[in-house]
Amino acid sequence: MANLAEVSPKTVSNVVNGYVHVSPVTRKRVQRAIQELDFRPNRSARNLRRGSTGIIGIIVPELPMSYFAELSRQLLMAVEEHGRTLLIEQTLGDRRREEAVIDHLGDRFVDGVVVSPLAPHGRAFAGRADMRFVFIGERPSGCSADYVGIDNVAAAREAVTHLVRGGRRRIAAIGIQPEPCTGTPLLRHTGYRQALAAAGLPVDSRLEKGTARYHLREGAQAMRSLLEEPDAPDAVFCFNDALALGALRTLHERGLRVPDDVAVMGFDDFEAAEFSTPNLSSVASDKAAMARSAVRLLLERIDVPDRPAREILIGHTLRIRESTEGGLS
Amino acid sequence: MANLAEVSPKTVSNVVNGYVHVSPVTRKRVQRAIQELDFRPNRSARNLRRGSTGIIGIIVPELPMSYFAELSRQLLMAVEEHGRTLLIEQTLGDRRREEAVIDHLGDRFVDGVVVSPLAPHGRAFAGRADMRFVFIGERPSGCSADYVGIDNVAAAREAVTHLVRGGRRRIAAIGIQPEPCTGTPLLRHTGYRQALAAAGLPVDSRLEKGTARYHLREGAQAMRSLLEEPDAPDAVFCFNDALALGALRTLHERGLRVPDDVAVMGFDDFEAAEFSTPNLSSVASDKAAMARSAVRLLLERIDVPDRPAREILIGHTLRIRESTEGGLS
DNA sequence: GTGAAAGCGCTAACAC
DNA sequence: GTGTTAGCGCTTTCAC
Repeated sequence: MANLAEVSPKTVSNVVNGYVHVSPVTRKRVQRAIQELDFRPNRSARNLRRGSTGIIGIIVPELPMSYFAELSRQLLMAVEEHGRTLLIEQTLGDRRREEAVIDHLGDRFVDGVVVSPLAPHGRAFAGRADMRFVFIGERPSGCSADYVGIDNVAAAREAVTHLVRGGRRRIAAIGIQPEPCTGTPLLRHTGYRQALAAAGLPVDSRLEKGTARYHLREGAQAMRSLLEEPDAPDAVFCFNDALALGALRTLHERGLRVPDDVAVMGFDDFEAAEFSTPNLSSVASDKAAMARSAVRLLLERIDVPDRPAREILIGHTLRIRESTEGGLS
Repeated sequence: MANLAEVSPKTVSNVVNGYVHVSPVTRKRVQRAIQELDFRPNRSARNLRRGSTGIIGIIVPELPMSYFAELSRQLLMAVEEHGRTLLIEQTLGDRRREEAVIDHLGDRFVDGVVVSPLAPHGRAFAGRADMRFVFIGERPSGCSADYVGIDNVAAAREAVTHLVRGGRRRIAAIGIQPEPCTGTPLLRHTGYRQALAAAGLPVDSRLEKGTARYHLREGAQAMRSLLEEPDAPDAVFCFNDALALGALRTLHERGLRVPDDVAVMGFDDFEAAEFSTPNLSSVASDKAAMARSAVRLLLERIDVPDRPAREILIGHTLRIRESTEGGLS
């Protein structure tokens, strides 16, 4: 005990935790002792006693995907505003790892968790009534937990409508997920089809490309596959920016001009969208607002565990850049 | 206690921790009880008792910089191999936040920390004899802690030599840091100058551009500033890939061809380098190996706190792509 | 305003 | 092979 050095057993605690009723003299004395012994309260002990850790977790698929990295930074700042620490975990899109992570975090190790799952995942949370969590951006199907996100259907519809207005008629989509999926990819797919329908354009399943992941490589590959079809598209709507940049690369390799021959639209508006050649039109969402809302929701739930689930929708904006600029000649 | 349900007080502990000397019958009984009560050992209590948390921290400037995101993923996997958890913290390049993070992690909250500081920072570790840490990629000047990195001088020299071999004569550098800096930027600057010297090329300080950060925006800006000089460069060596992609963008805007008019070389070889237009030559390092080495070093240090500091250098490779392909005509 | 003592939930020595 | 017990370092009633 640090008090051996000077005075008392719990007056130390009072000082450390900034209690009011400590005489200035005693406080000074204790502070000097703390300095001298370079005393640091043991976090594990404090956590045990307090029954909470002050840590908010975030679970993302993988940080090297810009969207999740950006989300993590915004969340760090949001969590910091409330004096909490952020613990970042990655599932690497792996179901086994996802379960391990949840299990890990579940052991009263974090006060709550913000989860940004991949669409086909996230089901592992169902059984965890003991955990406080809120989903951000994406949520597992049929899950009635707190949620913060954007209106994906509307956003996708607006993006594709923008392509239609530019005179595009054969508009492809990259990033479709196979049937059982009901998350964001399905919503964006739905918005895409709504926009086509509104424009009186037919659905052509050869223009709808699925991808295993949402990385650059898969975008490039999907674009190659689109160009092998007899009737090439004159526009591509990609479900995220990485896919779009990959598509851009393929178009460049094939000698097609963007946007003259093919327009390309992304989603998420990451930093690199502004600097690619040509730079990329995309759907921007206010990630700082999403992060703040998610943290607020989570803290409320920690406070009142049985509060009914809520859902917050954040606005989005179309950012038009060179990759879709100007209509078809 | 879960044993109320069935049997014993610490036999539970034995079962949970996979001890050997437990009769199969008892084990079954306990496991059933655990199932039934959905029992989860309290991590804080375990940590307190054990005196360690099994958590390895990593401190990076910010995750949205691809290099650090990739490092975090590699570190996650390396740490996982040893049954540890990774806790990621971001300083956002802010000195105040850096100190807060260190203080936070210091309270016996992590068993050790891998630190990837920005060059001008990282000094806050000096006074923390109580913490176990290893530096990765970068280290504060005059610090004799464990370190894993690459030979930055040699890597930069090779990169610039490659430009020289392509017939480039006015080779600029982007990413220089102001004088007091002694870290990676200085090493790359040194390698750059060595290559120039070896080729008999003069140093031209107007070709050496500093940047406040290492983001796309700063790269674009530095390139603009280079093009305002009377004698434009015929090649640019950027201290990371984001700067290089930013430079690429500016060159495109000014109607200059890459690599015909100007060759561009990056550093770090992030995923996007392969997919830009034109795609980007860069210096690749084995980040998985760096992460593994860092974790090994750290675990050793946790084990033997007063072991002399060690230094591990990881190999690097030049990845030549379109942005520097072919010599000057 | 300050000290004494109990206990958070777990683990490891030790006895049986 | 299993039960008993003490104690990790802190916080917090409760007396004084």
